[in-house]
Amino acid sequence: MEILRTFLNSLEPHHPPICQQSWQLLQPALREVSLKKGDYLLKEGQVCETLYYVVSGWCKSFFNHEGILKNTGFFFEDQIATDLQSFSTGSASAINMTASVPLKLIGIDKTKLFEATRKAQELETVGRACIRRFATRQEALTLMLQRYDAGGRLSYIETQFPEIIQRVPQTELASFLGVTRETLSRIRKRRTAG
Amino acid sequence: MEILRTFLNSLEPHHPPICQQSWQLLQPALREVSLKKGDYLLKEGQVCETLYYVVSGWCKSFFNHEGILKNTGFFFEDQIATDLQSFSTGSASAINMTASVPLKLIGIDKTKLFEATRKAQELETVGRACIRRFATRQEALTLMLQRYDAGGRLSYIETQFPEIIQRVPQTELASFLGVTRETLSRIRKRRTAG
DNA sequence: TAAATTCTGTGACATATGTCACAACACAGA
DNA sequence: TCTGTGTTGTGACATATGTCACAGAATTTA
Repeated sequence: MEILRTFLNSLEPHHPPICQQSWQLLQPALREVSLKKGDYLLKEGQVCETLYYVVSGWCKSFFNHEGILKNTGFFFEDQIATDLQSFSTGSASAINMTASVPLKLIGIDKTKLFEATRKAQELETVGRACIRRFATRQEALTLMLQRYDAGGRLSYIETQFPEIIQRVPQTELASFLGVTRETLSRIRKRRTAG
Repeated sequence: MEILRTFLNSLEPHHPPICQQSWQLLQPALREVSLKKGDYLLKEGQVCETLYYVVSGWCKSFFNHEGILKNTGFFFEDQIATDLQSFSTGSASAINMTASVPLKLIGIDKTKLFEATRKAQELETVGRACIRRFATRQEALTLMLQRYDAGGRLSYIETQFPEIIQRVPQTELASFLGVTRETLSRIRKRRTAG
């Protein structure tokens, strides 16, 4: 749990850390979760009611379109994993999230988080910062999808999100980049050649 | 101006309309703008400080990547046009916006809007609803980009955003869908044949 | 350890798309 | 009207990608 506190304090480095009282108020919203590979954090159609902080391992988000699975994101240690669209509007989620390896999380319950923020103003600041951190990352990835072709996307990921390259299998990465694994393999080959 | 008031009242149909006092407070934030074809509402690198309400005509957003222009959105009458990422975070905008035809807008200045919302709570509700309306539309389009290929995108636009089909030239639409105009032409041809 | 599964690279081939060129058409301005 | 500009459709060709098949490497499981 202490690792989450460190993370939350790091979100707004120029603000004083969360006081003991606020931290106590937050406790009811927190829940430790352990999942094994393949387990679901969130299923398409459900409403996302939780922010997940990744303690160890990693997970992915994806949707199922006519039987074809397409990855939309990867989430590693010290990151927030959620479906922000569903979480913030209460709409049905368009994506699934599953553990790609054995996964430890701290779940932050939406309703209980809001109860806590009503009693402690600083938690609202932290909560917003948390969501902003997540949204900024996602928006960068969305912009990447619009701006680059598969090769450009790979270069971008390599420089901006090297952890994805290091930890995600080629097959999964290819799905994320929007090409088949064979094409990703050819792109790599082409680059080392030219 | 009255058309903007009607629009704002329509955002939350179950809430009472904006009272005369709030409306008066909002006035300093509003500015009528007339642009001719090709004029810029926003340039890449600038910070977006304005929400634009489209009164008549339409405009597009696009970015310039290595000389190639790529459309990212179209905005018609009774819609909000802005770069929400830049507007809400104060970061440099990644996109441009230009008038595609002679264009009449009502600009809503960010700073003055926030001044007004501090004095009138109901304006904050309306402001948020305004931004939510915009964000929902944009997210639907982003999801479409991830989910469908060019043909699927065209079908989606035809059913969900028919106004784009009716008013946007093929060349501009192709750029938005992420293909060349020739490919878009072939997709159409293929469909009528098969 | 051995077997099974998954991941990765590769080749062959069909399809899809981009690029280039040209022509018909619509439209606005002189 | 005439001209210039921009839009759209189309064909030819090169390139890129998807699909299918196979094989070796790496990993997992019994």
